[in-house]
Amino acid sequence: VSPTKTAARPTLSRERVVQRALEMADDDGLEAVTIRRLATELSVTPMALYWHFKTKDELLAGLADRVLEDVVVPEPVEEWAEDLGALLTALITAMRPHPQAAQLVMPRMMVHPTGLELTERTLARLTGAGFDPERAGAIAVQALRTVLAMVTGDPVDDSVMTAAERDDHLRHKQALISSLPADRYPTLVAHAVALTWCPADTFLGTGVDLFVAGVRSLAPDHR
Amino acid sequence: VSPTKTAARPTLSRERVVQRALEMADDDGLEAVTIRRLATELSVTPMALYWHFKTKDELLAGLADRVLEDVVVPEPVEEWAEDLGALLTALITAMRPHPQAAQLVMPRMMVHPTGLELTERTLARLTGAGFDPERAGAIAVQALRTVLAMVTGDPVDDSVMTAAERDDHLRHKQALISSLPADRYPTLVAHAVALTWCPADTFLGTGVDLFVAGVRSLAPDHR
DNA sequence: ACCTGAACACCGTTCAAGT
DNA sequence: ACCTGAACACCGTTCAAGT
Repeated sequence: VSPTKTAARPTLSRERVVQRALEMADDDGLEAVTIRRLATELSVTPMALYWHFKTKDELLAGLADRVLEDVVVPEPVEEWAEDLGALLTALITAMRPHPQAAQLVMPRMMVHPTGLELTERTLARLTGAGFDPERAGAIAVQALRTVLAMVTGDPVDDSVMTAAERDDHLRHKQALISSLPADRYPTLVAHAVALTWCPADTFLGTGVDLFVAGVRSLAPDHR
Repeated sequence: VSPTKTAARPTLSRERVVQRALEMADDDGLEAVTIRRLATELSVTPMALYWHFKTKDELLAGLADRVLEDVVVPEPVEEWAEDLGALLTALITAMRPHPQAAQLVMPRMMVHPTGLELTERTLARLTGAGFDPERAGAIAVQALRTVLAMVTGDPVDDSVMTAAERDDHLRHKQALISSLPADRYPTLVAHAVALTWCPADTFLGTGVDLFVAGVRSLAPDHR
């Protein structure tokens, strides 16, 4: 008899586990992703997961790959710096819904095909703009870090929190900054709101703009 | 009788604990910093630490503050963008010996006096250059993230390792990249060495240059 | 092939107690 | 004030066993 008809097919799969883990990371932070919690939520023994993943790190790598799979590699643009911006934005777009899992992407960039493709094109455009290999490499690495830095967590505090706590938290922060001695930190106090509540789109845009502008003005072929 | 003469003075102190924890973080990574390990290395019960720190997070905050205390705030430079570069470099210099602990600095920037001073000056110079408060805030946050990104860990892999393992690891990575299909990733394969072994000074310099150049060219007063 | 069960060596933290 | 001791509710992982 075919196993698909009679026997219960395996309830678990790498995909199902990774999916659930990603949701947990999004909701409760990366440190809430636990083999044991994951197991009970999937109605299974902790050890069941070890059939599908050799270790917890492998599972986390699965999360990173899952994020990279969501990347839509953009059509090439003629102007090289603009193209760089598009590549960064593509990565940001995929990572943004999963800021927690995004932290895991770095070590997977040189393993996952999408990561490789993005890196390849970044390097190609940088060398095309006249950067020597060493400098191009350094800038490419910096680009990745910049993206991660932009996507990862809250600007002022990294502690994980539910959306519910968030407002209170921000207000608390603003109050804290506002209560600083204004004679010592005049600009800081005046900018309290801008520093804590900073609209995500403005923020992300600034990061990309900054990077692209910087690269452009450092380019050897820059007239 | 005075306690300083007869009785054994407390063997522990916040400073001693933080110092040992920092060494542990530098040597074996942040996740090796454990209340229990720390306790045994200090020849004391785990609970002894809870007299000096309310929780482990407070201890980790202590690590971050310890790093910020090493910052030498630079003398102001006339040209604003140059001054920004000096501020970034000062922070990088203090963080560089402790890449693991550096990750903890972000949430302490708006608490520790040195963090506040650096932020204040950054904002002041940005607004002085014509950026409006919102944009200045976004750039200041991005500056901090950039510094952290540059200082934190290995460019290609985040896994913690001893200096001994490091060389093998790099060679392995280069081999891995070199073995990729050269028709699909031509630039990548050609840059294998530059991407993995990238001299730290070049790398850090590139990051700062990039940021400063970007900010400068985005400045409203930019002629 | 896919999962369970029991066990091991770890965690952070609370609570009561010692000096 | 400063530290110990025992206990609790967690971890990741190994190893042997079930179906």
